[in-house]
Amino acid sequence: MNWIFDNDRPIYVQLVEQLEMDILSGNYPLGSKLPSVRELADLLKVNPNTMQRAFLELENKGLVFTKRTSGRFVTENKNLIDDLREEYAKKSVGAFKKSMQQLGFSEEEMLDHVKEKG
Amino acid sequence: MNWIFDNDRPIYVQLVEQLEMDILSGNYPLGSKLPSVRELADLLKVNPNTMQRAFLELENKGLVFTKRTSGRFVTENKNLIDDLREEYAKKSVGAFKKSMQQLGFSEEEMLDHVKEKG
DNA sequence: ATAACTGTATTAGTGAATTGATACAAAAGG
DNA sequence: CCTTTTGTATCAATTCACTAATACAGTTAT
Repeated sequence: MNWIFDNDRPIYVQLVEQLEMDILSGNYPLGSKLPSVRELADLLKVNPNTMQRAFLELENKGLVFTKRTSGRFVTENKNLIDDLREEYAKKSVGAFKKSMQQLGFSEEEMLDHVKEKG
Repeated sequence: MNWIFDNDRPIYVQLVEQLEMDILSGNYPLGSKLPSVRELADLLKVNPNTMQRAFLELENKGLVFTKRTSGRFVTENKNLIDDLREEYAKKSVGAFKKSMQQLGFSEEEMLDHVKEKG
C-alpha cells in the first residue's frame, strides 16, 4: 500500500478513497475482517477519529458493516460492489469526456490520447 | 454560456475554469478584449472582488494581460494556449486512466467505456 | 471478574479560505 | 478639466471544516 497523503485534500477523504478502491477492485475480499479503528490509525499515523470518520463513510455507502465490539467487515453484497464499480467508471468517463470536449477535442482524439503510451 | 455554479467549489475557481476553457478552446479569440471586472461581475451576479480574483489567476497563467485603465485582453501567444491545452488533456487522461486502473479495468475496457454512447 | 479489545459520542480548538465593503489610483474621453 | 471607466489594495466577517482530546459503552477472553 502507498499511504502517502496530499496536503490538498482532507486525510479522511483520502482514506476513504484508498479503502474504497481496495474493496471495489477486490483487493479486500468480500466478508473479510478489516483492521480495527485504532490499529489502522496507529499504523497510518492518523488520529483514531479520522480513521473512524473514514470507516463511517464506507459504512454509509454500504461497503462495510459493523459487528459492535467485534470489528468491521467488508460487505458480502457482490451486486453492490459491482454496481458501484460500474457507477464510478461511468462518472470517471463522463468527467473525462466533458473536460476533453471543453478543450475542443473530438472523440477520435480522446481515444488516441487514451491509447498513447502506458 | 451556462453560468451555473456548484455550491461545492469556490465561485472564483469555477469562473477561472469556465473562462480558461473558453480561451483554450478558441471561444475567445487571441487578443480579444474581455469584459471589465465590474461588467462581468454584474452580469454574473458575483462580487467584483471575486471576479477580479478569477482574472488574476488567468493572468498568472499568462492567458490574459492587462492594460491598466483600458481593460484586459486574451493573450496573443498561441504557443502558450496550445501547450496548455495539451497539458490539460494529458492530465485529464492521466486522471482517467489512474482511476480506471484502480477500479480494476483494463485499457481495452477503458476504450470501450469511452466509445459507448454520447 | 477483570483486563483488553472492539466501536461510539461529544465537544472544542484551530486554522484557513472565501466572500464582501469600501476606498484608492490612474488613464481615457467627452 | 472633470466625469467615467478601468484596475488595485486592504481589511474584516463569517463561515466552515478538519482534526484532536477525552470520556463512554459493550463483548470477549483469560
